[in-house]
Amino acid sequence: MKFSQIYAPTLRETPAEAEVVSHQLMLRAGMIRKAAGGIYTYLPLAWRVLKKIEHIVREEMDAQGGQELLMPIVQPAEMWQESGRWAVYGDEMFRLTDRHDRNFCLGPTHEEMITTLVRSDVRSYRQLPILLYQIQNKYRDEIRPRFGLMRGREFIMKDLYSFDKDEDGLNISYKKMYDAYTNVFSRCKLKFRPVEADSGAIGGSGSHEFMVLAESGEAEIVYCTSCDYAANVEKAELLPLDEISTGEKLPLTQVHTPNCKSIADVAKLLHIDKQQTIKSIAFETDQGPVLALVRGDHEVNEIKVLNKLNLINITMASEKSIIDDYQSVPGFIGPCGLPKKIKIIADVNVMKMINAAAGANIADYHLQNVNPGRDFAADIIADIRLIQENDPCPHCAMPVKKARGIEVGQVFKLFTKYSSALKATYLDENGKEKPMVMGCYGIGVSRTMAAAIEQNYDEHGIIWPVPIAPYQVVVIPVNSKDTNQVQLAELVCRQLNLHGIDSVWDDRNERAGVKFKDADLIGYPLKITIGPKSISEQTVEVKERKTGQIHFFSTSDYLENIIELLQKL
RNA sequence: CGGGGCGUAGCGCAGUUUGGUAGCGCGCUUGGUUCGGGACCAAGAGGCCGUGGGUUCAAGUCCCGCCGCCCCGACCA
Repeated sequence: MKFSQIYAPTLRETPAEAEVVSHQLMLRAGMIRKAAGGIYTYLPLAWRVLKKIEHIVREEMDAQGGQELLMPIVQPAEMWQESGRWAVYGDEMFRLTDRHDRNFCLGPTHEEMITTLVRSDVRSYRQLPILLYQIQNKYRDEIRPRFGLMRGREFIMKDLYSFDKDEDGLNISYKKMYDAYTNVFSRCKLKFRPVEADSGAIGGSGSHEFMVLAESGEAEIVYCTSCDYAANVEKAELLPLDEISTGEKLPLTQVHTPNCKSIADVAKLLHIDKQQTIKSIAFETDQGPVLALVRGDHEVNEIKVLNKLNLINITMASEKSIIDDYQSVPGFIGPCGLPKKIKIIADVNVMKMINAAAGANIADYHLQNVNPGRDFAADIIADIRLIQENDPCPHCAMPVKKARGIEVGQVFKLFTKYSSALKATYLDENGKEKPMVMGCYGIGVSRTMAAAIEQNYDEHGIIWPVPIAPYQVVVIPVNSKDTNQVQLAELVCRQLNLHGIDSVWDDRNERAGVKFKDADLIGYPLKITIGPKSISEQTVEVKERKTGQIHFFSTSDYLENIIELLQKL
């Protein structure tokens, strides 16, 4: 392939709209162009990468017994109304009406579509399990699309849905997908980590997210340095800590603490450690006001509070709510003497504190010698704190570390949430009707492409991992006026392609520097330079994009050497 | 939706304070010289200054409305 024939308009300067590296580099490398906010055209180079990722995904899905199908993007409202999600999904769903005023949406996901399909055709346990998947555009009208392909409104997704007769079957399907995902991201040569994830309102035991490790990742994860535990911080459970305070419970006293609105201020003024204070965070929820208590040196994990209380919505309480509902004062909230309607959820470690300091619910006052149980009662005592670096691993108690990641996949046990709602049932061995037990497993394909760049780039451009590079090799004749060089470059390129190595040669009448810069920007794993020496000494110069390492191979045996190099990379 | 910023040539930007003939760099076209890390010289093409209204002799610039984009937050693959 001649580079001049590829529609890859590279840019010397970074368009102002791009913030994150993957977005900047894909625009500059002529891979994507924006059509609207969060909606992009994939130009040929990007499309080649996407097809390679999809190919790996397909092979791994098929290897686990998955069958590919294609479902509509435009979905009728009825099935969403039946599952109850037409109302729940809210503004994030792209909705449209046809000429007869019938309601449709652009599919954000396909549980409804696949479940109504399977329910109409599957009757018997003998037909299960079934693993069906699709790769296609999905749509979410994100409040704020950003980061280029990382959070678009239209994106390419692989979703596989499993249907089993019971939970044992689901566990097997789940394991298959977990393994398949591990294979997919390994084959893409990405540094990633499967982490335990929150399974949200659906509950149940199982969900893992697959995180591509990158500084720019939106998700925070913790992992153990001595065992293989890893989790999203939202999910990470915590062992109760040792008691830190001992001694006799002293009488409750009120202290003047003007302008001390933070834990740090209070601790400083009272000459105590942050560990001896109680942090009170006020929330508004669909079940009314909830006060969450953690030790002063800890943070509240909102997701845990949400799950422990079976809530749907939780937000920080407004100042108005703190005054009206809590009858308190922002900055001076505490658990003592609140109105009865305030539900108190306390972290396990708070209940072990003795003679702590907490807000007095009066402006510029705190309470000292607060003793949980004596001075306030918690409605719920649970693990609600956010894990911190060096907290003990919940599996082996060794200190955990933190990292950032980009969520590129999630495996999820749905159980019978959708099969019950949509009546996808089968007859078991005893002729009894039961709902199918489902799982869903997604991979953000277009996001994976972006994540690969976030993890592999330098100041010159992209550094593609070999398996997903748009082309593995670029061949550059240094002097485009030198017919010998040009002819050799074309020959080398043809040879490589004949041996299954995706290659281009840069036939443009440009100075060498321009061609080198574009090659680095686009990020071919290998660059072959054809210069004067290639002609006089019959050698080619091969440079590894990632390391900059240079090899010289003879024109007689470069093929074997390049094949070997590509396998090593 | 709340907070902040921006819409001027394909891209990056200046010009707006103080209204008076629309500019710079890169890219693009043509010719010449160059040719191993984004060359040089010369000559060109290219803009309803996001959009609608208003003020004015005169609006890129002042006023009002609308649209779009980017960043921070709630949401998420």
